[in-house]
Amino acid sequence: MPTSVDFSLGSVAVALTPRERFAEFLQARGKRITRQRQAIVDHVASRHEHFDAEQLLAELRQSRAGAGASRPTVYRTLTEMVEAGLLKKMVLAGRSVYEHDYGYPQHDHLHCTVCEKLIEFSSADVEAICAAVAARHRFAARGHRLIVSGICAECRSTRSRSRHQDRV
Amino acid sequence: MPTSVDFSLGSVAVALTPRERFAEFLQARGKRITRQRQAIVDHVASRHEHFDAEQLLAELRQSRAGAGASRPTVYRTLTEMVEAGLLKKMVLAGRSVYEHDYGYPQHDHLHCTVCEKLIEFSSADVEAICAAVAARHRFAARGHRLIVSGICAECRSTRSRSRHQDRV
DNA sequence: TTGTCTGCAAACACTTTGCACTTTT
DNA sequence: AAAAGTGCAAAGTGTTTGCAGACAA
Repeated sequence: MPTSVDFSLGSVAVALTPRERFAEFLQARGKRITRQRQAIVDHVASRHEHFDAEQLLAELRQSRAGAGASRPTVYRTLTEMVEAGLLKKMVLAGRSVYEHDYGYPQHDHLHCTVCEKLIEFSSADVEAICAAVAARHRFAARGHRLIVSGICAECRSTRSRSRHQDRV
Repeated sequence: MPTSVDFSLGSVAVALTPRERFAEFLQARGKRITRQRQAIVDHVASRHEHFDAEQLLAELRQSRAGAGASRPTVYRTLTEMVEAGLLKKMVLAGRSVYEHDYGYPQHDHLHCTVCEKLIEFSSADVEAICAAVAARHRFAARGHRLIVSGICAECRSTRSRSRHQDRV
């Protein structure tokens, strides 16, 4: 799992930090750059794992004062970040899970149904297949999601009982 | 989209009707074959499209008297049918969508985000990729789900407004 | 100032559960 | 008769919304 994306990597393309990109998005829509939205983008940008709304909410509350946001605001902002192309949303076992999508290579997941962990992988072949199938159906593909579910190596080696990995 | 699965196709393998298979499953678990469970399997077996719990509930209520079941029972029975291998469950935009899984070939979907329609397709390549990736991660794959989202041919040709296809 | 945003509480959609009564076995 | 199933109403989740006050621009 990539630990960080270098936004000042020399070239021009992805020169904006997530925070800047979000600000740009907001301005373009006449939306405002508030303390809460900043806190959320920054916090999300600082972590590179998958997370859900409640998790994020809790983390924001734990961090130093002033950096928090209410539940509705967290949900609203996550939606905006998806629209801004910063995050990607995925529905798993009832709840929505988010992951970085800005400056991140396309990838898919192995989903362990025991510990709920997500393992990333990428395959150019999957891309090709999707494109081919879409074309065949005159379908305008916007993206795809491939999730292989099963049991991860750790959970397999554990003699049942006890889900030893916190979720996501 | 297949319109029907022939359960008496000559060979031996898939010789049971969904109803029979479900009865077998229930008996094996010491569960009972009730009027409601029968009504539900039969109704589900008679349709071959994707559906969700509320839809099924409504349809059961419309059919001739006596064939209905309460909401909790519908939910409980759908869960059992998934366990029995008759149905496959998929979470889409908040609700759970079910599709046949018994005597049905493995397939994936194109999901139109405008009219919510699901178009089936199958690809042996996808299978192969999943198997390879799983092996590489020492992951015990139980199955996969590939959903290509985008806009279907009909919706593309319609000048925006009006989602002209009832969902699923 | 003006119009957007926030937070609260309430509303939501979907799904599950506790429990007394009904049914299958 | 015994055990499991059903339906009702109520409780849960996760997420969204109406609105008055707070706040960027």
